[in-house]
Amino acid sequence: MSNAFVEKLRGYVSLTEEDTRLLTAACAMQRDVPARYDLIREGDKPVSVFVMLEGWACRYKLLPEGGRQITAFLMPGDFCDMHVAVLDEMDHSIATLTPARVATIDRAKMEKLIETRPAITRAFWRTQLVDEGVLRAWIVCMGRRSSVQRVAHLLCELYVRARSMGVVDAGRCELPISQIVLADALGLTPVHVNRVLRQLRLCGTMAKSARMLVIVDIVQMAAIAGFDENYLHQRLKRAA
Amino acid sequence: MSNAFVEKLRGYVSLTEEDTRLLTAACAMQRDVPARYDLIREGDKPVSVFVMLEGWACRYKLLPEGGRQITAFLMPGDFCDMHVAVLDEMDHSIATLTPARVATIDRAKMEKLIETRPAITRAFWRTQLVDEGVLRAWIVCMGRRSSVQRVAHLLCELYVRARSMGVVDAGRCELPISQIVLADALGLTPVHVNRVLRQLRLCGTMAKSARMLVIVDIVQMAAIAGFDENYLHQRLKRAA
DNA sequence: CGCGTTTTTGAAGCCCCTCAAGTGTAGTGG
DNA sequence: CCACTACACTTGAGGGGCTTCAAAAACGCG
Repeated sequence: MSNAFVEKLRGYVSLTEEDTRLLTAACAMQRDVPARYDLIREGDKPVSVFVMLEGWACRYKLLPEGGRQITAFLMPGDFCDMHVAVLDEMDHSIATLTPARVATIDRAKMEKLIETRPAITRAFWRTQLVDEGVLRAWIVCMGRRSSVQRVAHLLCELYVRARSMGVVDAGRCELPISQIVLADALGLTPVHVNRVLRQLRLCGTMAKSARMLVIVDIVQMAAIAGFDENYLHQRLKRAA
Repeated sequence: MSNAFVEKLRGYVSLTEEDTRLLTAACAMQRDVPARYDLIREGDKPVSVFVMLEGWACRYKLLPEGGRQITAFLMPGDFCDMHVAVLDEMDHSIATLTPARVATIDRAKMEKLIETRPAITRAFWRTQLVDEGVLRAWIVCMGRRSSVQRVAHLLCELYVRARSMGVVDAGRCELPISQIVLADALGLTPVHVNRVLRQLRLCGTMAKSARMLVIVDIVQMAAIAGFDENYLHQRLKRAA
């Protein structure tokens, strides 16, 4: 009786049955939260780790001027925070984008897993490194790519991540993300994201409705975006 | 007989004498490299970890269109890669910005340290998490801040990091970074960086010469940048 | 001193933003 | 079943921030 989180980690390293059992047990504390719910806010002292089991969430930071910048999307199986062990207070917030089911693992349990189960520790470390690669890819996108490339690149990333979770069907995948949220992630305005999406739709690469993304031509899409899936590393291995 | 790397880790966690000795010994393989030298290139298979002992370096990625995006600056004490343990090939390159002295720790030695010395492992993990915080801050900067704020923010970050290493003297610190490099890091053009620097100089917040940065008014600087040093976490503790 | 690189300054243009209004589309309650 | 409301999406017009192109001045280093 495993879950998206355990499955993802098993994609990174091979876990013994005992490891799997301990991980699943660690996710025993589960709860359902509505959409747009802050799991933790900037300034809070982190006391436990979150794991996304169902639904989507994002890391974000609010700016004094009022804007919002999203720095990561969290899908089922993703860790919310290793920060527990390190930070006195959160330097960003995490909020759900859809109704979600999350597990919380308290600090003590986390420490114990890390101290006693080397394979699990290694898996945690890997997720960390892959996430870092994604952050770097975002920086490259925001620094050096046009708005069309940026939108296409983000959609490619989300599509590939969804695919590696096996929730893609013939180029179609659920993507419950509004244009406003896309804009907050891309450093663009919702108005401009709208225009870019139309452009991509008109040239026949993809279509995006309220909660669905349809990739018509993934090759063209990747070409436009300058997308090189290599940076997602292990995530992809599972799709093959 | 310790070094910048060991000193930095000791700022994160308390290490026993044995830990310190092992870390210092791990850095025994040292070499000097000139400026603009690629320590490792995108596509290479990483075989060892680099540690900056003296000089500056940066992570960067070249784009098909010819541009370059820098994703991180590496100063003495910084790790170049934990990727050894995880990645089949590098998804970015690392190059020196100045003549530098680097230590290389091979994979086996690294694994052994991690397996046998929990305090060292913990310190590695922390550096990782702090670096991730810096990446997130960069994304926020590039997504939602004006060019003036971005330049000011980066200079604040570099200044504070330099300060925590103790190489700042009365608001002056060595910053051997050309405007071209700044532009590559900020996602701006060198021309515009130049104009922004003039603006900051004229309003009396800072002055930047070829290899020196003088912060005249750090408070005003931080105010312009929207700089909140909290995201650098442990790094700052050492400055106090 | 001489050469390459960096810095500086100017002029023109484009990409994306801002402001504004109108059009769906869900969900709610009468 | 149809207002009514609250959002999200869409489209237009105009402006500003940063880029592009170009060239001169200043710097650093053999």
